[in-house]
Amino acid sequence: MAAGKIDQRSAVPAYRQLADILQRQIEAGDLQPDSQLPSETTLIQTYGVARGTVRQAIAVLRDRDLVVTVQGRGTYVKA
Amino acid sequence: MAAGKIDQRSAVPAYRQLADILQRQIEAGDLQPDSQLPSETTLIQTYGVARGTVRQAIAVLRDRDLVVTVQGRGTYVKA
DNA sequence: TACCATTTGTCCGTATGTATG
DNA sequence: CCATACATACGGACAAATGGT
Repeated sequence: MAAGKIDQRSAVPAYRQLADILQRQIEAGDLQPDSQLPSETTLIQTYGVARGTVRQAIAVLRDRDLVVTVQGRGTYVKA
Repeated sequence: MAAGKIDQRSAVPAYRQLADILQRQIEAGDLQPDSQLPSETTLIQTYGVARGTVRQAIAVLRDRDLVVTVQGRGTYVKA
């Protein structure tokens, strides 16, 4: 588990930290290919950040080509 | 096409430049009446400016009566 | 068919900090 | 000092898509 935590006083922005945490979970197989990421609401509650921050983090993962997002459904780990 | 670019070293503020670029696209029919403008996020990425700058530019277009903005939906070219 | 819950998409307003000219 | 601009972050509201009841 070791979900990882966001350090608000870090020089690294929160959305980058969250993106890195999720990427590590993907690479560790904690988040399996084709599986769904936690919803934005869940990530907000889990990591104590705002929705915009969560969405920015997921945008980073899309940029890195690690996930795909479908409106009304969710974000999925690329196979 | 020539989407136009923002010249950071210009005396004209970035938000004015962006407003002018979008106005030209509207007048050229590149952005059709009743069609949706690119989202704030897209404009940020496309022109490399900050959110505040994008919103200021769109405010200018509203002032010029060229577009209307609907919360939760987007900004549209006036018919 | 209609309704509803869930989830993502977009916009609004505000705020803090940094940097430049 | 001040205006402009960027980067980050929060919280709220409404819209749109999906899937199930």
